[in-house]
Amino acid sequence: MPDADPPGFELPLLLFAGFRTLIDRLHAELARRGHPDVRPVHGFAMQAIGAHGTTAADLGRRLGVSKQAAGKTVDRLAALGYAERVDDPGDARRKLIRLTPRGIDSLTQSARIFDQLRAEWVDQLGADRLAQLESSLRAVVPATAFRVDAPGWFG
Amino acid sequence: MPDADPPGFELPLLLFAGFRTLIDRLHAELARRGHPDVRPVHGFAMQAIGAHGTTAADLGRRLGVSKQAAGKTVDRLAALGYAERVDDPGDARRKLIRLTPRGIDSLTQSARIFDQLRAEWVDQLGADRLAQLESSLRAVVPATAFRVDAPGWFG
DNA sequence: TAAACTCGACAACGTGGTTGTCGAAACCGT
DNA sequence: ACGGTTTCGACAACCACGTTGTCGAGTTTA
Repeated sequence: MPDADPPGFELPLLLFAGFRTLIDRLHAELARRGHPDVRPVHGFAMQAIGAHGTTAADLGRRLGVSKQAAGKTVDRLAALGYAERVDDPGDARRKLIRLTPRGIDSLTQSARIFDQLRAEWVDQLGADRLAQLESSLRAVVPATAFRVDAPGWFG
Repeated sequence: MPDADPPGFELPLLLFAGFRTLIDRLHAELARRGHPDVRPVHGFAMQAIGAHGTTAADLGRRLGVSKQAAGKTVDRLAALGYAERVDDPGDARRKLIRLTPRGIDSLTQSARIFDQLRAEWVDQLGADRLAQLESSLRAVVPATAFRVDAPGWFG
């Protein structure tokens, strides 16, 4: 046995560092492209709102948080000009939450930037190794962990 | 070209899901072993305190947060019985922050559990693929991202 | 139609972060 | 040795993000 296994605690650190590297670079690039105020949490929330909009209660369900928390997040998104609330003509209780053109733009840019970042990893690792990394992760990650309810789960 | 590349946004999601899976399982197991109240943030902080202790200001520097924030975290760790403050005999300004035996135990258990979890991934992926996953991540992650200052960076 | 449910808003609170201020103690240069 | 600078920890005020509980209004259903 030539080398010992690395200690187990290194694995989560590497995964987190990889995630963090991508997200930090995404937001640095988003800032350069006219979206300096959007934070990682906002990106997750806007992704969950989607191009066609939702309601606050539904957004909460998608993000795995209470409707109140979702409502507060929408407040901040609205204050930044990324989302807006409009009355639902079919149900007077509801307010539809929709992304503004600015919100849509930030999602579009994010998708492009993520593609670029992945291309950089291909340059560094080779397409095969990156594809294998992705397929390995898909194999060990249960489908339930694939949710977009990242925020606040830490504390 | 048989298959197209996966979209770039999948990569951070996979990394995060992997990280989250490990952390969630760690804390589920920690809870079973007598540490139900410790949260991911606390684990990072205790890791930064280390077996020999520190001061609040130094802890803040290690975690990349203000000394005030570090002090508050210590307050909560102390309330949970994982850390304590003792006067520094050599410098009357300082209070040494030390882990209690309970705090040390949670770190020891965490290391064991992480080793077990890594072993499970070896079962699922094979030692070679996991080793390659780790080395790939080491290659793309800059050393600066390897810090333990996870908390709060999201919002 | 009456009961039950759902929506969004509001309030109070916990936790983790920030800045600013402050007094006490330590360090350092003259 | 003494006075200025730095460092430490504490306190206060504030923001972001989450929680539960309550509530009135509107919709659905039995």
